[in-house]
Amino acid sequence: MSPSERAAKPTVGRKATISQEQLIAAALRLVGPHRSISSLSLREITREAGIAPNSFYRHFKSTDELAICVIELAGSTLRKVIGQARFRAQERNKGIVRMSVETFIEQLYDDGPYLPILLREGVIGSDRFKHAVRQQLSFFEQELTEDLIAIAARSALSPAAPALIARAITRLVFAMG
Amino acid sequence: MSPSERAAKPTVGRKATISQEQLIAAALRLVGPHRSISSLSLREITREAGIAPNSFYRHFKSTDELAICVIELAGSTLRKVIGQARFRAQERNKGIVRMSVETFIEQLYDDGPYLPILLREGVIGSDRFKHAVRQQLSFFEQELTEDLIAIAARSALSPAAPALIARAITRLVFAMG
DNA sequence: ATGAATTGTATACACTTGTCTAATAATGCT
DNA sequence: AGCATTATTAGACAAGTGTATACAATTCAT
Repeated sequence: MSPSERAAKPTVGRKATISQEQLIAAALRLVGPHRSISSLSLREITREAGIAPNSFYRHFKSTDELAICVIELAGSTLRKVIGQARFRAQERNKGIVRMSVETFIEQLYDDGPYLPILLREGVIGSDRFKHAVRQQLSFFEQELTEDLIAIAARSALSPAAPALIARAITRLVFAMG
Repeated sequence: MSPSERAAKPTVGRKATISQEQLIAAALRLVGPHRSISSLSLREITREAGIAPNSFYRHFKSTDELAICVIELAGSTLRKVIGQARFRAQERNKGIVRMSVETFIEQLYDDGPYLPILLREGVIGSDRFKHAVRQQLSFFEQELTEDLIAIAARSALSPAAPALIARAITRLVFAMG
């Protein structure tokens, strides 16, 4: 579950002085360009966020849950970025697939922390992490499938199985990283 | 430096009750199929090997040095395996490159711990680890180059730059994993 | 105002980690 | 035998970890 789509906050009680987003931001700051999420300690994160170690539990059950939230956040924001790229592709009549791959590579060489995280945790990381990454991958796949279907309907030229094509493309591109 | 090619042991003093090879074996046992070398702690390794924590320093300066020895061991044994494969290739008149790639994939799906280690530490792992892996890669490259040169001389058919071909092949094949 | 609910903190415990020091054990040389 | 040399160990230390318990602070509903 992404932090933004959690249960609604109750109406009574003390206001939270720190948010899950801020904790995630602290974690990302610590991860930097090279470290892996699983190497972060609870105390390290809370230190960076400026709260007491125990306060962490008010927001996440464990550091693993925080990590999975990070993975899901990475996936969703990347999907947003690529979605915008697709929009631009439609404007300029460039191929949708080509545009997606281009922005992917752009992100790869940019400093965006999200793609490296997805790639890293997909390879190393516990089984839970890998599973989370694969889920994000399937989301990419699904969105690409929908677009391919739209293309097929419009131009009546695409072959019979856009789903297969989408799967092949996402797997291949992510294997590149 | 591989453990087998270290300085000769002095002639006086107490006999070592444990060898570097045994320590490496313990580390490999702990790493198993999924863990990364850098996640091993000194005490964990010595516990598994059945010695006191401090004894570790008599054999390696740090766990990082142990890890690099493991990487080099993995590289050399894999080169041995592929060397035998090349020998068999010559016997059966199968292409040398094809045979190498086949045994590579064989190792990939077998339970041999060495290839996963090389692949993992080449991606994650500190800069030292990555450098060590790249060195092993260049060794592969070199051996393949020599074989390609031999082929070129014998059949007078290969193009001008076997070194380039060898580099391309090893990079590509390792990127597959 | 009173009490319930929620968030944050302080303190403490048991554990693991790397490494230092000093002591013990075993071997070869003289 | 004695001595030098090396390997190994035991014990301790400071630092780090996750987390349990108890308490203070803040907010809302009654």
